[in-house]
Amino acid sequence: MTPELFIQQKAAAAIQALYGAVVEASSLQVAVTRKEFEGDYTLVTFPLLKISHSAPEPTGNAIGQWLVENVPQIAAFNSVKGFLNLSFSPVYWDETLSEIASTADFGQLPPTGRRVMVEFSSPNTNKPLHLGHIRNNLLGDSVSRLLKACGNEVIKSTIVNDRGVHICKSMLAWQKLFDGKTPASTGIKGDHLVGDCYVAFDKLYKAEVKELMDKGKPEEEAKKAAPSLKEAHEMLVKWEQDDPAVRQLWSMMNGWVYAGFDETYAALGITFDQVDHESETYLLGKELVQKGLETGVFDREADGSVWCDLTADGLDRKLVLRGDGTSVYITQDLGTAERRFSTYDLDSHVYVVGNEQDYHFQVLKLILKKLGFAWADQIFHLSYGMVELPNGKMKSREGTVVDADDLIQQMYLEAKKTSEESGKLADLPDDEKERLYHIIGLGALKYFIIKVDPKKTMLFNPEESIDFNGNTGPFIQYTHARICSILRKAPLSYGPADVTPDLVPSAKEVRLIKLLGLFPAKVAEAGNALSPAVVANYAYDLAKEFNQYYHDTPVLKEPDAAVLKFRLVLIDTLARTLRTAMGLLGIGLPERM
RNA sequence: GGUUCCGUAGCUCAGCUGGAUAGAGCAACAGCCUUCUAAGCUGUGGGUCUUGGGUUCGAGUCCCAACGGAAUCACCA
Repeated sequence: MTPELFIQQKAAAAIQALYGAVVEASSLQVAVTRKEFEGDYTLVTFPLLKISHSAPEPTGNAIGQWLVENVPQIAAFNSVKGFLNLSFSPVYWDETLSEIASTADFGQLPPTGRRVMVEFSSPNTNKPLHLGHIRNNLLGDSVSRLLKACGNEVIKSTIVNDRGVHICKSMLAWQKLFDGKTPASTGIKGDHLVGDCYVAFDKLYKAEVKELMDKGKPEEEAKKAAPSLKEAHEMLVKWEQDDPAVRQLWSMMNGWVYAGFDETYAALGITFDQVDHESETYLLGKELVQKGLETGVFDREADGSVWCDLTADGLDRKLVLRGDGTSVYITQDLGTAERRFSTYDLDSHVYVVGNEQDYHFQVLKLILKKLGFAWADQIFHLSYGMVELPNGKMKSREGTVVDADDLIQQMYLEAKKTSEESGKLADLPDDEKERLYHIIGLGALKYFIIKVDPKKTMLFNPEESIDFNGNTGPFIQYTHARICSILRKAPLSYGPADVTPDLVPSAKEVRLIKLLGLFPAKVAEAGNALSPAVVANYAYDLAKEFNQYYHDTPVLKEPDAAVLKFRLVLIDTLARTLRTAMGLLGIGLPERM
């Protein structure tokens, strides 16, 4: 039981005993006592004045008095204005630490019996991944871990956008301009080579548009009439007709991209349970359109196009099927959602997609609801903000993107440099050093992105490398390494049973135990809010608090064996909780650095 | 124009369902390594929480409006 809950229940009992009033325990407000005041937790008594018919301080005094007399775990109180500050007895903290230390999966919440799918990443196959994708991947990955920690069964899925005119553009440029070059022949990573093709196409296309405009065509017309664009569209038609040559080229180039993506995913430590390809799902949803027509949810226009009228819901009319009978983006999303819920028997589905698609998901949910699917309410769009550069948004075509592979490499080099300067890893074998550089570099990158509330747009300045000091991943990793270093030197063995109720923890130790106890609630909060940032900030608080403790408490210098064991159990539990918390973010904690 | 999101220190960000004197980091300055890892710790300076109303014992937090910024409203995905 959390201390907040404990106080709520005891205070409710006090109020009943003192005033004869029955209050809902959960309605009582309990918070951690502010540093400036004496006490551990604070009961807010303002709302109780109507019951006590008394001023704030006497009310607090009466309840405090009752609690101290009737609850052995509560040792003292003081009442300041409408705040009743309560101090726990040392026994309480010893019991709490002992309980946490002996809970092997501390932070894992009880099973909910719910099955949740998390879709994230969902890349296009015409260009390499960039910083925006990294945010998506890290959020999706850590939210999956979080939901699992919250007791759900989680299926991680992604849908690869492997077809469409954008890929045809890369294919066309490769045919025309790349002279049979392959990743093998050039040594260029597959996704980057295909991305180069895409850029080359755009260059060619722009030149054609300019030429047409120079010949007097208006811009709008020129953009449509450019021969390379027409060719790309023709190629898409051939693709849909299963033209063997086009299909073969398509398979080959997608293969290059997948090989490249696999490397990037591996570097980031990201995996999926279910991978869909749009080339296999893009026809889904047409039956739903038929169903919607029959039930009157959709209507067909004279040209054959099918629409859903959402004006009554404050939105616009939405096209769900083109006049020529082909599907649009949302058609396939309707279909895949339906297929996933029925084949996996999902209880809910989280989509990790940028906030530029807020409207799309609003419409998607609404249409599914109108089609009569009860699970439409169990669709959640984790809408995250864009990553911006100091001069604005990243633009692939303008070359202002921060490439994922480059960034990962840069972070690795930074970690290597810092480690070598410190010299602390000098005695380790090279492969172990390399492993640590990767963990640290990636830790810095991941933490930098994940500590920010997902829904906020965040800023990345490529001029300043990501910090390794302060509120950063390496700070937390370093704290962990410090604890491990102490534990390695522990002169005696220890375990949860060594925390006996007669020990009196110091104020700093109480603060640490208090923070530790917060972890499960933080996991729940982060899971509910789909915000790994909550866990990131918690881990930072924990690490910061430990470093202060470390500074003025030489753990190993303690002569009393019982106290020493207590401290070892405490910091061991701390290290373990840091590992679990950072593990939820996909960040590893090294034992040395 | 409609809808949605955002606005907290010079910069990057916290601030849980409303609670006491709004917190960290970076940057600046001043200290601390014969003592468990200085990627650390301590201190100083830095704020009209965009603005104006409202709700109440109490508002950075909730409601309304204004201002500023972003996204979106395609027979693209």
